[in-house]
Amino acid sequence: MDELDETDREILDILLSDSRRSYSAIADAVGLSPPAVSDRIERLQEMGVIRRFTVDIDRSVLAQGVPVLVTVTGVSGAGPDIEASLAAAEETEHVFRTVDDTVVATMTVRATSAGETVRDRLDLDAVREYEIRLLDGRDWQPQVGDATFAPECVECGNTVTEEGERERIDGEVYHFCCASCKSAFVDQYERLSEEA
Amino acid sequence: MDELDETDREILDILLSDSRRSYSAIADAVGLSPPAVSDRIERLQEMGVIRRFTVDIDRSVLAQGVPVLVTVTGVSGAGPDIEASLAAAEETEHVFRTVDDTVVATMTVRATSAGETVRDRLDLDAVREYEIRLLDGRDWQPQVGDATFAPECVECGNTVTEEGERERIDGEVYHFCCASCKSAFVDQYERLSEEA
DNA sequence: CCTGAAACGCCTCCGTT
DNA sequence: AACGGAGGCGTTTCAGG
Repeated sequence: MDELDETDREILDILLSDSRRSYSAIADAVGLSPPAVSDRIERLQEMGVIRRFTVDIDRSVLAQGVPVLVTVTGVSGAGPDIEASLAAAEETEHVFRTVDDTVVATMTVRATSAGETVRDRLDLDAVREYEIRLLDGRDWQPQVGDATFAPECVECGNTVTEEGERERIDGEVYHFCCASCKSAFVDQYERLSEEA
Repeated sequence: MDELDETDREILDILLSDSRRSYSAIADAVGLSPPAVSDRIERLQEMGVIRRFTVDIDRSVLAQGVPVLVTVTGVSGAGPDIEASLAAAEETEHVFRTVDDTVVATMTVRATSAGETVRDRLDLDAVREYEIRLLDGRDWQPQVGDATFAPECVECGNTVTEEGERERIDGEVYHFCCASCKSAFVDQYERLSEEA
């Protein structure tokens, strides 16, 4: 099992503030050679820590429909399904799900049809209540801090140890505690993909 | 006043999915030369559309305290202050504020002291109620769609027109509808900076 | 606002420690 | 794991349309 050391965290902090910084500039900052930085960044991607290099867009200067904050309180156990259906909507940008089946999402909807759009995306039998509010401000300050690498098995939920395995499926890295959890997950995933 | 054309949106979409893509690769994709792409990206940064190049980190594979979703309902008009104080906390990653003075934030707090940490950051006189819930899932799918460039004056709230001005302060781009709004805002900003 | 060519810098591969 | 060098690609600058 890999670990995150202090140098990895420094590299992540630099990439968070400027992901286009050259490897040689990063290398100078952390005291390594450019190939070493390249290797580490590649490893961080393989580990699934870095999901992708992207860009922080200021949506407050863009006009594109109405930005809303949607809060959905699901019936017990319905959280993951609600999260999945909101995440699948093209109007959605962020989705957060809590352990008590509350899901908060930000969406950009056509001006007059906010409620309709949200209802269309949800299975209302699983929803206790929902609220839609106009969004008026947002901030984002990503940071790594002193985080350590500690993935959970997506099949059984256990923390992944030295013997763990991982697999990249459709561009996402999934972690497993053992080979049987991995094959169970992959089989299930393939079955669901074929149905769709 | 600048505008966003279809090519700008294509470039933004490419950068959202991979901000390390080379200018020449982007140039091939959108049918321009590398210098033209470089110029456009520089312009998007000056316009404040691109805030920074960053990296999408999968926090679910990192262990770093407890991730929580904090929902604060403020008294009338207190939303912006609550937003600012939560955004200033180092534990905070995302903050969303609605027009009716509700603020939702995601934070990573030390295990035992979630409530304490949040209370320390807030002016409780301005808070009607707040809730702290354990975060268990998140998604992010940034996209540009058909957005147009339409900044609002940070001083008076009007939409900025051809005659608008902009200024970069502390790395952030601010838009103004006219020179007097700009100088009013800059004066106010400098006064507040000196006090702190 | 864009293109094209040229100089420069950076990235990657690979052999080595 | 990381370094160092060589080859090749990417970026930037500048003149020109």
